[in-house]
Amino acid sequence: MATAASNPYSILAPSSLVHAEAAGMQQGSPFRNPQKLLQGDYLQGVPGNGHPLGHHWVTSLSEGGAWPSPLASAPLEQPDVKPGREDLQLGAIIHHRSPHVSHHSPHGNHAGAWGASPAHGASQPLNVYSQAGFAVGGMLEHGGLTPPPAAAAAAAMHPGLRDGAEHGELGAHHCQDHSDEETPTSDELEQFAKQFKQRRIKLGFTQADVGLALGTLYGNVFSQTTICRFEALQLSFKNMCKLKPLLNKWLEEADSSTGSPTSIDKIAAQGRKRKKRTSIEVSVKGVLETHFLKCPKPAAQEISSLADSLQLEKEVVRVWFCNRRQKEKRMTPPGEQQPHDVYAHGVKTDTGCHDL
DNA sequence: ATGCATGAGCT
DNA sequence: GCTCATGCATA
Repeated sequence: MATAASNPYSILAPSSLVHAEAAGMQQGSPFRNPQKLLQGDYLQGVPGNGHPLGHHWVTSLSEGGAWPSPLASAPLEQPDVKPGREDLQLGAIIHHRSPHVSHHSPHGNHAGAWGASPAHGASQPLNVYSQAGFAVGGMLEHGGLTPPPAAAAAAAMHPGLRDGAEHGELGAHHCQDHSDEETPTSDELEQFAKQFKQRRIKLGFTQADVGLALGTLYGNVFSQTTICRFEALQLSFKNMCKLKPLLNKWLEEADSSTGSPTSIDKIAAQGRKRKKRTSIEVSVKGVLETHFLKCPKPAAQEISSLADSLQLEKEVVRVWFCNRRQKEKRMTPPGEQQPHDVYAHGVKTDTGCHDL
């Protein structure tokens, strides 16, 4: 029955070296730091780190939790300050304006849109998402590293098509610098994600290609998963904001160098001593779901007993809850993508859901 | 496209 | 132990 429970840590094929960390660390370490800056300590005081490639993406998003709940949509956010922005010296076609800092918050509450609390049903009907992404007609799908002739032609013919939708952020400067530097609104992100996907497909690149390219171009590798989630708006608002500039640059790169070797390299895959993915049965999932609705944050003891009754490892259950919570915080407003039942888990009963 | 998992950083 | 960003493995 318990698939993974039977084989706790089935070793994967040892044929490949287990130097998985190598690839992950080379880009993981230097880029792990900025994360904290985003979360708590903004480097507002930092004059400007002269790191070789240690560009900081200060997407100053200051939400207490994840979404600004209607209860506590605190306007306590810090001023959107971008010290030096992400001045990448990738010798690409970066056109940035004066990197001066401006203390002004354009939006009262940037992440407000995502604050669609399922409890209140205040989910503002955003646009439809990736489901319509294939409207462009996926004719070129060859996972190619080199742009196919068709794609190249298509790309070459629309040098100015990139403003097809509405992102006057590349060249427009109606305001001061109200563009990718500033915290985009949910709508902007939505727009961008959609546009990005379309262009990406037209250019004949797969999500994996993009992720790889980001690595070779900017030193930040991303997986297909992440690109996918970006396009589908399945990342947190903050995360979306962080990735947007990079993807935007990639778009420009791919756009300009249509036909030129986009310097895409293949980095060797790596073997990882990863625990085999536990496959939780649907029935068990149902139980977990039920518990989650009652108490999204069960105590350790609860997890233990739950795991015990479900014949699962405690860790598995714990992780399940973590992931479940994370899923709740995704950008995709509930009800838009998956018309599932409107389960109303009212306010965060984070401190009162124990019936043991 | 997603489910389960890892790991850094924070509390 | 949690959150959050991210990805391997898989449906």
